[in-house]
Amino acid sequence: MADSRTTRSEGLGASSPAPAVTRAAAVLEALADSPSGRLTLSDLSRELGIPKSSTSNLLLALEEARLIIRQGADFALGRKLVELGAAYLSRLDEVQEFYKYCEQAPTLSGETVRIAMLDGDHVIYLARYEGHPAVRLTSNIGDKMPVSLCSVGKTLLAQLHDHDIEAMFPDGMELPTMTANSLRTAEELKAQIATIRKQGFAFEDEESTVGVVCLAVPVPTHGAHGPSLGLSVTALKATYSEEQGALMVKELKELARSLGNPMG
Amino acid sequence: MADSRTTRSEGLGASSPAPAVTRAAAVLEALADSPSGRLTLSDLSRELGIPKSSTSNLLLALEEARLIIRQGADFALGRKLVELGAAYLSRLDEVQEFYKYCEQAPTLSGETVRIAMLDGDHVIYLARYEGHPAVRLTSNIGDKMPVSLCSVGKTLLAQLHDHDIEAMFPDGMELPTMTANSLRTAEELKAQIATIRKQGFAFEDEESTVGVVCLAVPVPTHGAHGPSLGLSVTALKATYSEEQGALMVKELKELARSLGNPMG
DNA sequence: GGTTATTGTTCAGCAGATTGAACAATGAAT
DNA sequence: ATTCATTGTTCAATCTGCTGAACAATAACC
Repeated sequence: MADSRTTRSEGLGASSPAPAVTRAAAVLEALADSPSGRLTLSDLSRELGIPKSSTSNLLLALEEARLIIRQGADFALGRKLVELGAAYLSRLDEVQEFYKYCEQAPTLSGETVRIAMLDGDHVIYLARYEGHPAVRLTSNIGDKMPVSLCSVGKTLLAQLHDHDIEAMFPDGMELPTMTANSLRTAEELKAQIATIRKQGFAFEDEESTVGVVCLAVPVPTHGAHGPSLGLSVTALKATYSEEQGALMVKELKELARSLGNPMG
Repeated sequence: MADSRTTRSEGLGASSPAPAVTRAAAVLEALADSPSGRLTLSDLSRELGIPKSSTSNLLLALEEARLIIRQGADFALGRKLVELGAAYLSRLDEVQEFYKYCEQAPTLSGETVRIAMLDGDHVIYLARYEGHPAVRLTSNIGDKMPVSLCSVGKTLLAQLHDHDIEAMFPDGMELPTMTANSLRTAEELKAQIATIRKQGFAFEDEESTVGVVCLAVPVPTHGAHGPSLGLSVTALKATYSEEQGALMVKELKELARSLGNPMG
């Protein structure tokens, strides 16, 4: 939780074409990363290394834009961010298609399916289809998850070049863990990636949550740009069978293929 | 669609404590409002009245912060906004409680329930519980809706002071419509608000979608600040009955009360 | 209550971001 | 091909937003 602090620490040193904007973005990020989600002017000034008077100006401007709000003495993220985030998602054609496909897929339509996107060494969940009301995930849209801890993360990693993976996970690096089954070292992760590349899909066996298994496939990126997306199904280990898994992978792959092709 | 143009038009004239930030926010908003979600540097420069060279600087800084991304020639909202929006929602304790309550409520647990927030003359949907997989709303989290067109919007309006309502909807004002049942004038809206205040809940009869009815209640705002929230249930008119409606209103009110009390 | 350590605000001077005109690079039209 | 229109980039001069020290206003402490 507190380890990603160094990432932001300075970084503002490098001159920006519009420093005020870069700093404002840092403010938003600091608020998002803060455990309580609320920071005072002084907190922000101290943490980001920005003079108080400047911080005050930034906060005033951000507040006027409703990107943040005052709550008594301290500041928190504003509701406009929900709007902007939603605007982003609504433009992502893949999300619309994702819902439609899930609803009419023979096996998937009864499961919990998610579409996620790579964001550095984390994965962000963009949308969730729930075909099985009994099993409900605690995770929400927009949540972040370390790549090494979920099957989607690993499929997305598997699509990167080896030197990128090496840069993110140098040998000997310890990984964050959540259960006894979680991968522990960079070496284990790379071994799994090799398997995923061979199989074309990832399987996760109680690595993030006890009692839960996961299957995931990558969405082939059409063209150069565009985010790398992945699909996953989550199922209870108790009711999971290999045959069912094979069916789900087949449907996931079909959906992934259709998402990859610009024209459905 | 194109009528809200004037709102943003200048507005930047008023001096800001950090103009670059205010302009950057305007850029994000312009991208969110744009039908295609993609605008070029020149588009933005023209629309916002910012010199091209300055716009270029803003875009570079925003891109570096990953609040926007380049897509060939033009720019679009970035995925970081999803993250920030999610961070906002995750701090909203009400959303967590909302899910929990819906799951174990006798009647609501089988329906589609949503929690929404007032944002000017629109309503933003923050979370959606779906107990009935057969009926799936096309609306997504973060979507916006004119207040006058949905029951949640009207309950939230009903909580405002009369002079605020008068300012937003002066007599004679025409309202946006979506079906034959949609309210058409400010007078009709105010009459409904009076009814809602008496009843304590709002009923919507195919005013936004044919074949769909809605019930909504406001969440009492505890203390001075904090957003005004509302809850709604959506049901098919075909299967809707008054008795069922009464049950749902009862449960909605209970949930609203518990959300209103800081300590559950 | 008096002291100390905070907090957020104010303001004048300087560092520096902003600007517009001129530039090159692309694409549309003749 | 040649022109025309438009795009995004470059750069030096200027205007202005940023800064830090001093301020007032709380809050925490003994």
